[in-house]
Amino acid sequence: MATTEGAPVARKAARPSMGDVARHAGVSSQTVSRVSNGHSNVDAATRARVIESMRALGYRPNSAARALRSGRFRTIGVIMFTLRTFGNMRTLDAIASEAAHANYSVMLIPVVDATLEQVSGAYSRLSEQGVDGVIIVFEAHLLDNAEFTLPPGLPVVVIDSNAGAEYTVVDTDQAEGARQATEHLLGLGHRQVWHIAGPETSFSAVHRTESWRRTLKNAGIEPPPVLYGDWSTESGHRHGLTLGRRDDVTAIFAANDQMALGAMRALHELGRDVPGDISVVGFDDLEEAHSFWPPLTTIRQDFGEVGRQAIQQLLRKVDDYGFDDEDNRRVTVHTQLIVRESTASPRVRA
Amino acid sequence: MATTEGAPVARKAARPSMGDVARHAGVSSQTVSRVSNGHSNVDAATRARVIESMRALGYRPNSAARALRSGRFRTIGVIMFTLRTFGNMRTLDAIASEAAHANYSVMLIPVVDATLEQVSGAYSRLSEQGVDGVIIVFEAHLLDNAEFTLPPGLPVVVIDSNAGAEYTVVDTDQAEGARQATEHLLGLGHRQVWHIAGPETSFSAVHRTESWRRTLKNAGIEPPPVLYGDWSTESGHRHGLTLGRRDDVTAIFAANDQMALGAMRALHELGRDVPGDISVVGFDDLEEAHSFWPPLTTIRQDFGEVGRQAIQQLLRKVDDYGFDDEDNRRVTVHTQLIVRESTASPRVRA
DNA sequence: GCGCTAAATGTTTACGTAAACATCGGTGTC
DNA sequence: GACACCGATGTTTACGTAAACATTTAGCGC
Repeated sequence: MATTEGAPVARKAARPSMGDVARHAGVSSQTVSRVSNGHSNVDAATRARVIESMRALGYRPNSAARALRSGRFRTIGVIMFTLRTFGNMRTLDAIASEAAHANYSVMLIPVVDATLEQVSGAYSRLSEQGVDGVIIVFEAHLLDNAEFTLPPGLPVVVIDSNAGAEYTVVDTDQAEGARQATEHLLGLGHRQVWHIAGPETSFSAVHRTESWRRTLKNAGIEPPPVLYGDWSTESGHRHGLTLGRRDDVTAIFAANDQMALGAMRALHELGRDVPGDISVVGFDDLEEAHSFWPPLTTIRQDFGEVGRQAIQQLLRKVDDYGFDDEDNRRVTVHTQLIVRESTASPRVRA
Repeated sequence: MATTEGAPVARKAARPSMGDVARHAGVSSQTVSRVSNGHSNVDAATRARVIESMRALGYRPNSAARALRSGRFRTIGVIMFTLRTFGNMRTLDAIASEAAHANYSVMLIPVVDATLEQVSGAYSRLSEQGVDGVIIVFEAHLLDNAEFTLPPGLPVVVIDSNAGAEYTVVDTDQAEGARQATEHLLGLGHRQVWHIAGPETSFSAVHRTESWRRTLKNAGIEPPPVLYGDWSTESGHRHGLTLGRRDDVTAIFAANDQMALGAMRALHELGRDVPGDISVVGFDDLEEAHSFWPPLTTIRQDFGEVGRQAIQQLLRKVDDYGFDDEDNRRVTVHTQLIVRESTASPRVRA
């Protein structure tokens, strides 16, 4: 007898709509809409009654209908190349928190390669899914910059790149950080600073390397050859072995903390003392950096501020959309030297 | 002359709709809809013509309208307590990749405290914003479990918790990992294994501690007092100092890699050799763990698999919604012992 | 060639909301 | 006291899509 009743019935308890609330409160649905959107021209008593009805029925606005009608999604898209780095993680955290604060949601699209094709795919996907703006986190990988142009239609903010005048860019002041690191070592009395660099395909790595070179030259020192790594501890370890075997090396600036960690491990293996024989400076200030052995002197990046600035710039664009399309800015976030125990003055040559 | 034209005109280049495509291709908009959704009953020639028109006009489906009409958003929400841990980041990465693979987007909501209030807020926010299902990543913090019930309406999958029969739960096999770590040390000949635990408010920490205790008891060993940390390197360092000063301690199992790192730093400071004097095992297998000094023996968690399973379980529920509401499962993901150089057999007492 | 079937396509409608416009009292001004 | 005006509320409409239903066309057996 119950054969039919056993079949799928009332699968999704239909959520109440404005019309239901309106009926319950004895007003028109437009009035419900006004209450829902906080418009001012509603009588206090009416508003209270509507709110009570909303509560009673468990009303929740339907974002799809709202977006369809208003053209706004209150969502921003984030395109990221990898979630595996400390910096991206922090940046994403800040973006999401800041967005929530402004009552926006964050839609995340990870992308495997930093190719124009993949970014475009993610971008058009976002524009289909419905976002009001896009933040692209280049992290450190190089796109074919010359061709980097997205179809128009959405406000875009780029983090960590030199995408130039096309888009608003938020970036850490890489040059400042590398200068701080190098000057710190020179200030301790080192006559030369060796550099374990990030890959040449990375904007930030290139900027750090250039700034290191410039700082040395400004101090009248001819920069030694650069040792290129790939951000990994292994590459730091490899170059650490090379440098640790030379007794004219007293100071190393690694382009990130992980390579610094690898280098220190190599120095330990060679029996060289850090900082007694060789000083090491990193870049990033990882959570664990102060627990490395020895605790690492490094350059702290303010990823939180990068995220906040990105959201702020993006929402400005979203609100202005159509007016100031060409108002692109470059926002720079400062770095900070964190001195710990991996650096010291060089030993006087015996 | 251009005064009026300078005013905001045509702010957003109106995106073409199905109707526009239909007109361009000389068909009805319903046919365009059918092509857009890949329905089979469209003539090949017509389909080609429609696709060509889509391309010509740059047509993109409007997700808001689609969601309004179909009730599906093709988006899943992720509630996370913090993006600052390695595990969460990895899990999120896997979730996002796996979701993209199934053509779903991910909407991310970070939550500051693990309170029911905050989770409910995030949950209702997601249900307003329009998602088809929710993944909640408890990470390691304890909710008031007794009261943890969300309003119905959305399929939910919980990661890393003992939320029990209410929801489908995906979890790493904490007990297995702790057992592997403890047995590894016992297998090397250690007579006792000390434990630096995570906070008692954490499910995973508690499970690891219990399993460590059970493993010792099964080996006929009376477990020593537990040293509770808070996952941080500092807490590991503090307990490391305590343990390193006792000469009856030969083996330490830390509940995560960061506490293991802190402990090893403390042992270095005390002049104790790792693993010569004391062996250390961690838990997580951080990216850098193999570059610690010495490279850390640890338990690898397969966060990628956790993310994949979560999406898989959730989409199963989304598709079945209304049928199997009560079909909640518990999915367990295996751990793996990674042996490096921080563990060795104990020195024979002199 | 007739009627039948099925495939291809068109037409109508509803999803929930919010803008635009319409209505209806009451209030202040002269 | 007539008029303009304003605030509160109701009515109509359109947003872009896709389900449901309707229509047309081609193919096929007899």
